[in-house]
Amino acid sequence: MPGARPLRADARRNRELVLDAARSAFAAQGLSVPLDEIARRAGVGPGTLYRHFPTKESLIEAVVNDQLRRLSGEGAALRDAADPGEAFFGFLNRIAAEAAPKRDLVDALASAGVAVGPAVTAAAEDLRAEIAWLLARAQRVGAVRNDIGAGELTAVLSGLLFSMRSRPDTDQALVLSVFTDGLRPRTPYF
Amino acid sequence: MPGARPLRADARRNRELVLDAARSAFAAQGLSVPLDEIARRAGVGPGTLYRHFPTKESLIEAVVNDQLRRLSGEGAALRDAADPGEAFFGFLNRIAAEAAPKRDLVDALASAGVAVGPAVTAAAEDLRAEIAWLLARAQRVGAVRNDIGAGELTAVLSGLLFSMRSRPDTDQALVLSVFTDGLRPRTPYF
DNA sequence: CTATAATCGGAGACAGCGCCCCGGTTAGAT
DNA sequence: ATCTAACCGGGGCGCTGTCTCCGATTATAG
Repeated sequence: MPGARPLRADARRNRELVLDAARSAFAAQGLSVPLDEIARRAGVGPGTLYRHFPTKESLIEAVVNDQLRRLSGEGAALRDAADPGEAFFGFLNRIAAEAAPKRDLVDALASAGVAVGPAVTAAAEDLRAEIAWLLARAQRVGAVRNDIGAGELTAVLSGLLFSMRSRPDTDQALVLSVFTDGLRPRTPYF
Repeated sequence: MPGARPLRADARRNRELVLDAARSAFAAQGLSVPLDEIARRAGVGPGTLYRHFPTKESLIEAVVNDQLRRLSGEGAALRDAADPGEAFFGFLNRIAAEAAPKRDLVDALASAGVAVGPAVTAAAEDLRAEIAWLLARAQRVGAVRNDIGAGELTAVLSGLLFSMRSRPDTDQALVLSVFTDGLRPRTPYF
């Protein structure tokens, strides 16, 4: 219902302040950050925060869901890409780059730490399905080892995201390449 | 002081009951399990638990530290193994197998979730150093790609351990092989 | 068997966090 | 300018989890 009632100017402003504060706090410290801290960062009272987002879950949803959906959209757009292998590995790169500085995305996708609501779970599931689709297509042309299934890829992906949480003095591109190389077709080693 | 005073028979028995309960609870649910739950499982009161382990950290230490130390010892024993590559990958396998059913080990090694004391951190650091040693030796003989350093390996290892937390219907050996393959020397792909 | 000292375990203090309510204030329409 | 309805925010409740105290109980020595 878009025309329910236009939000009052200050209410809209405060809502954005809260969302901005939540985005940066969640990204920096993960989903377990207290709501009071977000309210403090936003410069509003806890009561105001609660009015806009009745439960913590709804705030998480507002912050994380569109990030997940945007990624899912990018994945869907790659379904017909010319090179299936490039599409798959490029998408993996994209997700890693997006999630590396955002602990909340890692929490949501890897189901780590904080319990998350059904809406976020569903969005994460959509993203996983998108990856699985690209995986199957890349396997069909021999760009990815074909002995792994969607479940194994999910496990590897959660590990990949988690490893991005490490200290910033590690070369993240190098770490990522370990994962991508491991997913390539197995060649015999002598 | 070993001869301070022999623990009374029932006290020693209860201490073991608590340790057993903590081991299985930590393994099943991770380090964040409440102490009351451990006391309940052990069939003792919370007061009794506290007498033996004044702080949660001390209980975690008692449970996790010797597991870490045992692994470090196994790593040290492999320093002079005939095949450096086999030693490195075998040790990685060993750690993964040990940590797969034990969420507490993952928590401790990957610094995930619960904050852990300095003693456990130090033990984890020792284990990481052992792995780094084996890594360097394996790299010297060309069994492992030599563009990654100890920091990158730590990141990959934390990802590996975390990925072992996934649903049991995934083939963990397959997931592990993705990591090991990714660590092997890079071969050109066409 | 008795005495003594240690252990047991339930009840509760204390802190952190999510969630909620109400008096004062301000935006927006008439 | 005035009025009304919505918003602001500080204080508070309840829950959960760690840690503590103390009366009842039980193991060991003489």
